[in-house]
Amino acid sequence: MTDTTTTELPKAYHPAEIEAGIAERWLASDVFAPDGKGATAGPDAEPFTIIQPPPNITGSLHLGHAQRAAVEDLMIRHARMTGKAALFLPGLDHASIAAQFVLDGIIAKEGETRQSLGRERYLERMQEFVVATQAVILGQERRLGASLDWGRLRYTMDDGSAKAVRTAFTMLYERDLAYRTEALVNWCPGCRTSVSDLEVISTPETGAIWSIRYHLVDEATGQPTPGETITVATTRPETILGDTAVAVHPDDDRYHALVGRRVRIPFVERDVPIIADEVVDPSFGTGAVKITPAHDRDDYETGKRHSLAMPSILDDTAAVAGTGTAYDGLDRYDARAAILADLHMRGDLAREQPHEMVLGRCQRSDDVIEPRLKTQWFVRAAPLAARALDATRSGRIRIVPGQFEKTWEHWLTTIRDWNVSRQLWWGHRIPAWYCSDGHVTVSAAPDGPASCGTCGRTAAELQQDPDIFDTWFSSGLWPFSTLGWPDDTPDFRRFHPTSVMETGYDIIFFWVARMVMLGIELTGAEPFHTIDLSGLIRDPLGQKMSKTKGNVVDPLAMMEEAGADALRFALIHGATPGQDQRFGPQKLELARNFANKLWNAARFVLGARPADLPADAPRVVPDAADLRVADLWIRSRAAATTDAVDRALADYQFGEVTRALYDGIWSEFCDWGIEFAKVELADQENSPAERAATWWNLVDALDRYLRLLHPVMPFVTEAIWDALPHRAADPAMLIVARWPEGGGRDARLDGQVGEVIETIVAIRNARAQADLPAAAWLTTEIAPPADAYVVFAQLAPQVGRLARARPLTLRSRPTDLIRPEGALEIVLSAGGIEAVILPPSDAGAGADAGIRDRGRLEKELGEAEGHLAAAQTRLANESFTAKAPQAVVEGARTRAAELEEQVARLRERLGR
RNA sequence: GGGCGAUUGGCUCAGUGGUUAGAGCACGCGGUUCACAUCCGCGGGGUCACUGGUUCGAAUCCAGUAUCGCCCACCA
Repeated sequence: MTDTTTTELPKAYHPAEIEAGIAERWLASDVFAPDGKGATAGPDAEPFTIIQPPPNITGSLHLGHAQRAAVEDLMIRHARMTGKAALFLPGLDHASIAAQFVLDGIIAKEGETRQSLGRERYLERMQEFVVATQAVILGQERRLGASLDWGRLRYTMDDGSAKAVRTAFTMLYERDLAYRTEALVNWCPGCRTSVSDLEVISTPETGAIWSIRYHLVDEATGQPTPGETITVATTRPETILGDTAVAVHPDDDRYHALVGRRVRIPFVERDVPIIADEVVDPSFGTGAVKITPAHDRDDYETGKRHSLAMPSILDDTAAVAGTGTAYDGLDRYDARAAILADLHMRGDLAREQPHEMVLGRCQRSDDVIEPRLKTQWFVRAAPLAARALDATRSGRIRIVPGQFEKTWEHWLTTIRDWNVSRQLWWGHRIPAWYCSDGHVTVSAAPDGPASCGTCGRTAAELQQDPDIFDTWFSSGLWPFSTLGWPDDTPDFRRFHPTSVMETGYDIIFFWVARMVMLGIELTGAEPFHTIDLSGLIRDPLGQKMSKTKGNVVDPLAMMEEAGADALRFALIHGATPGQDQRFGPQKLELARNFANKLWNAARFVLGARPADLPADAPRVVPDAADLRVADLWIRSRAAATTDAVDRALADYQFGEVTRALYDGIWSEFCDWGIEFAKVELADQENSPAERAATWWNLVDALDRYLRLLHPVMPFVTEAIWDALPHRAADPAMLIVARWPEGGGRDARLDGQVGEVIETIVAIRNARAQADLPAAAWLTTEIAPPADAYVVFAQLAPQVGRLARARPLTLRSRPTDLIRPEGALEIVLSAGGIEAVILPPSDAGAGADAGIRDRGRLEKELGEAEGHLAAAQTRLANESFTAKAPQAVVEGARTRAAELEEQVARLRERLGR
């Protein structure tokens, strides 16, 4: 398998083509599965599992999904390369209510509705719809290079999930953590279902508040008294029809005498009591509140406290119903208008004022949510939340970044019971059956219970609950249902609890908290040890991307244009944990350019193979004795990048990973490493063995960078790596190659070569400032620092070429430099380096150059003096020298001494 | 009403106590050197939102203010 030869790369970098070819190779070799035929991790390898949010099956992926996949795939590829049994399980979510909302829209165009099709045909349509969309989604994930184990593809509506849902619910029911009761729920009249508290979006709106006079009842006659009224304030006059009391505050003197009296509710002509309750704020409105227990959360509580009747006055479509008034059948808003008009006619509408308020709207349909009394299934939240909180407080689950722990705490400590039943069709049926006596039988059996658990009536006499589960109930089981739970499968045993759950912070409550709560309760273990929360992708203006705004960009188009690698890099590069990022074409361009740069660097390395190196020469570790100082520096910097990448990965700082790689590969390896190596490879004074060593060293460095970059840009790195000569122990593909070892950096050498680089930059700078011809070779003398003289001497050919400084002479001391009239002077603070550059005599620029050079030196002197003054002030401060760490003080002293030296020399040069 | 986050060069963003605050883009100047013009070289550009505090030392920690954004929230 091992291929020691070098292959040529095509001159131009065409990402789309390269990526298609590589994807094919990966899929064919089955390397994505931790136990596939191409996997390198043995059966005893440490398992590592990433939990990704299964995308909704309703549509195609957007940039947010692409970012999820990029980050998750980065982690999983890294884990795979470190020898772990890395499982990245693909999946899809049936997205119950979201899917129905989409499908309802589609069939509406055909003139159909849910009701007109009927449950059976509607579900058939849904099935057709999701089959089509799932192909699109999975194709997009593949295109992105997500190394998902396709053989384990799961779906929240598959048989395994169905079994998990039934079992989970049965367990909760048996533990009294799921119960059925009549309670006030959030009703969406558009979706015709209840929704959870999370699906109600608080929306500030300007509405109106009306003051309405209710007439007190004369207890003697039993008739309302025309002159005696109490005025209540309401924003929803239509709910008058459901009023069963008027409440005032017990300490409110204005109404004290009225408590216990009765008022007549108009239209329904019902007499209801005036009650005293602490819930009333005497300073708001009139201080008297109408109580509608069946259609308001506060009133419901008040109603329970006072044992009030709770008549419902709205039907499933939020039309008035069952009041026995003329308003029955009217939509709630039409009824409101009619009632207001009628109240006005009766003279009982006291006033109307604009009013700022917060309305609950349906997350899906935007309809105003109506609180209604319904018999529903609930999951008891408090005990589950307590265990979830314990998991994070004890550190068994870590939330990254930590700032989200507060959010987590707050939500879980104020959580209310979760309404899990939905009056929808697309989803898992609630496994509860009722007999004619109303006994409830909950069963996890695929075909339901054999008989009523209470009275023994046969299955045929039982009726299954028509409702389905909230879609998040099945997603909440995802980490373990996908591994085989409730069965004790090999996957479940091996991969659960999983490792890292990664998602956007927007579904921390919907999904993450539910997984933790249900996971701990049902499996006895936290479903993952780390919650990694990413920020959201926004458009270049900082707006959320949405179809209605029309600012959604198709990831596929971006990948076609710039490559999946570029898209991945761009998405990861801009990511700071938990922070949103604006995403625009510039970021993609940066990433595409980087891929192109790497491609060309690789082309250079491959093409630079010494001609006298036999084509079949095995890849060797270059003999240290044959390595030049430039080679050692390249090696040291690659090691430094490795350490930086490792640190960033350990901290989930993925943006840092790409920054370290971008700088390491571009600014160090390409800008200096390759340029240095070119000189060594061309130097005929180097022996063939030395030139070979330099080349093998370049290959080593490139190989290392490719490994480090592979999790971010898998395709281009795989393609280049394939063209490199491999080591004997290497596998056939980079995706399963070993992650580089850390360590090996030579800080002293880095410092000295750093001074060489500074000198080259300074010479280029002086040349440019003096407006000397870019192509001219300049006679130059350098006086390097004494301790770096050897390194300067070894890199002198590089300095000569990169600074176009030839002939180049090194002097031991600055005083040894020969300074002809009109020469450019360089005085660096670092290491006391000085250099003298002789402008070309034929350029005729000598005099001019000297003047410009003087300007540059003046400016440098000014800067140096400023820094020196600051350094001296710091050192003159006794508490600084006494209290600051010794190393810091030493550093400041050295710095001051260097600056002092530089200032003195600059002054001398300038004749001051 | 509560909570969280942001505020750093023209733009987009890094940088969680220590020399001279960085990057990409944009901008100016110069480049047909055999990896790359999707490139190379050089440069200009920032009182790190404001005020106060802690500290020998603050973009960084604390308090407050302002602006923007997000999340949570049953005052009719």
